[in-house]
Amino acid sequence: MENSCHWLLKTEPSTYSIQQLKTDKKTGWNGVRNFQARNFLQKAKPGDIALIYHSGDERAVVGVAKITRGAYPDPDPKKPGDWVQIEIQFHSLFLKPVLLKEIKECAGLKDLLLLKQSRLSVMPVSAQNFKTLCKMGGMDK
DNA sequence: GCCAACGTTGGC
DNA sequence: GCCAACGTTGGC
Repeated sequence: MENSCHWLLKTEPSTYSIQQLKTDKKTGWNGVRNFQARNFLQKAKPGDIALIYHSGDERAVVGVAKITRGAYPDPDPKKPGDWVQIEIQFHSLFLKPVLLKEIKECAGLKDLLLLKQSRLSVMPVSAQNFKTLCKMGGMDK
């Protein structure tokens, strides 16, 4: 796993939740219409791991998914461009969601992009921060 | 190319 | 419901 990267994928649970992903087993992570987020999506590759974050009322990292397919086209007639999606597979639910509040209070997570660019929906997470978040979520095994 | 107006996201 | 932070659009 030395070469795998870590990501954080944001979703509004009323639109698509991790519970839905658990039911679906896997899904095409599509609908990203932001250049910066898309550029990160293009770098995701099979084997990479993604944290799933629920925005809105929940505001917490809720679980983990595995990327099973790298970027492929996500055409949008309303907004032409080279949009891409990836395929992810459900991996696990955190035993305890890690609230945004806790993330903000954790000194070790100060550099998490989530805190710096609140509107970014796809972002890289350092291996260190990934570890910290998993631990906070009760997944330290 | 600049910038004001407007739209969207997401946190509070 | 409001606001901050961006992103987008359109006039000039």
